[in-house]
Amino acid sequence: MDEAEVTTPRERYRAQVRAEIKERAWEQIATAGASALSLNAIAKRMGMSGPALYRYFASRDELITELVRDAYRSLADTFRAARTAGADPTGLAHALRGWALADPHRYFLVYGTPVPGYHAPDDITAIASEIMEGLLDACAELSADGPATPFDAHLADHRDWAGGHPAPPATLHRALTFWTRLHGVLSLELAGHFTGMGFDPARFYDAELADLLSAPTKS
Amino acid sequence: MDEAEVTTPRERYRAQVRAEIKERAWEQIATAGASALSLNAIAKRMGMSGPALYRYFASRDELITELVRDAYRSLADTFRAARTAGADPTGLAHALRGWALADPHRYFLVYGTPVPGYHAPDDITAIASEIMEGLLDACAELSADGPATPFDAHLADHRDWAGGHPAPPATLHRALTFWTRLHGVLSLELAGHFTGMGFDPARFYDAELADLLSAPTKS
DNA sequence: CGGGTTCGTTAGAACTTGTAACTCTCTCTC
DNA sequence: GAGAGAGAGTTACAAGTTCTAACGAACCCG
Repeated sequence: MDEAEVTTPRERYRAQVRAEIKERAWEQIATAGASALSLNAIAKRMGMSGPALYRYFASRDELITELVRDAYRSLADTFRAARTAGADPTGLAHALRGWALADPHRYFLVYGTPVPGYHAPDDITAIASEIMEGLLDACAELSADGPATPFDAHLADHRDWAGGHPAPPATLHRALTFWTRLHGVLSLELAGHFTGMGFDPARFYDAELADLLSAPTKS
Repeated sequence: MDEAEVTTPRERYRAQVRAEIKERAWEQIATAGASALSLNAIAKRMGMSGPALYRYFASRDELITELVRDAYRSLADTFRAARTAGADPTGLAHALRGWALADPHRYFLVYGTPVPGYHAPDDITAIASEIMEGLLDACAELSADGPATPFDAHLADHRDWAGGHPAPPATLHRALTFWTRLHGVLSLELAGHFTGMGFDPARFYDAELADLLSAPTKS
């Protein structure tokens, strides 16, 4: 936030239009999902003709990539804010659930069915690492005693993804289970697989969370 | 399989064409995902013009619904076969993973990002119940001792989804965690979120499975 | 062997993404 | 300030998509 702030009026206008396009895109995604996102519909809603948008985004895919990036960024910021506010893993888990419920389509943009040929650009994977780092930090606050499992040993040999984080393998393991178990409950809930089953997904989520915290050791 | 078997040649032809359409559809899904499924492309590949397919499927959505139904059916059959062969929960888990890895897009058709306005027809939810029943049966073979958790108590009051299955709440709980935890690992693996992280997803899956089996009690 | 069902066709409407060419307007420089 | 040029928005169009409508031809059945 320094010298790069010098913006010409044109640049400011351009940034504003880009932002409005993304805003409309989010609206459309929220109601119809990412696959139904239509550049033409966005343009019409903004009072301009279709091809005009191509001045701002090279293609529909580029717009979606931008939205995916924003979604990752949003989750990373949510985690960072929670951590800054002193959140432990429980706080992080609730922050995650709140973030997911606030906009399910945004969650699926990050963790949903992948687009066939799509490969995330490097900066997005960097944000993903930032998210994982927050999770690792939170998990590192918990005790990591208990017997080492075979998978812990495996992780000790494959810990590059932790980006040099000094946590012991058991903590890496816990961070991974944190991720996958909460995602397991959350994604099925958001996809509607629990509707009609009667039980309260929030309680199930909390039960999984409690189990995650109470069992520092696994066989 | 009795009196309804009398089929005219026309009906047999029709069934065959329908089957071939679905076959091509699966090929296309396997390479480009469900969202990229194109009736026109299928028709051309079958040597006929686009609108001809509408004699066999009322719309693209109906074809996809049919594919979703087949996917559910396929998973239910896989479970049933495993159970018939005497599989315990571990066997079921491995059957699930094998089924998922055999065709990731099929897995996502069942458990992936939901289509916005889509609502599964009753017969599909019936197949889903059948799948859950197999899982419950398998879990019922395990001991269900250990202290009851608050969520167990909640489940005792909301067990309609188990379809009258006589399993105790702890078993219902275990079946649910079985589902969500394995799905959590599997879906992230299939979506490619583990690529580049270094560890072996299969070992992680087995570790989650082992934890699921070794901890009949949770806090 | 006629008659009706069913299949496949072409034509076309209403969409989509994306390119090309043109105009207008704003901005920047001289 | 005036001119030149960069950039925004326009229409026109190509090549797709799903899906409807109307027509011809093949087939099965009485």
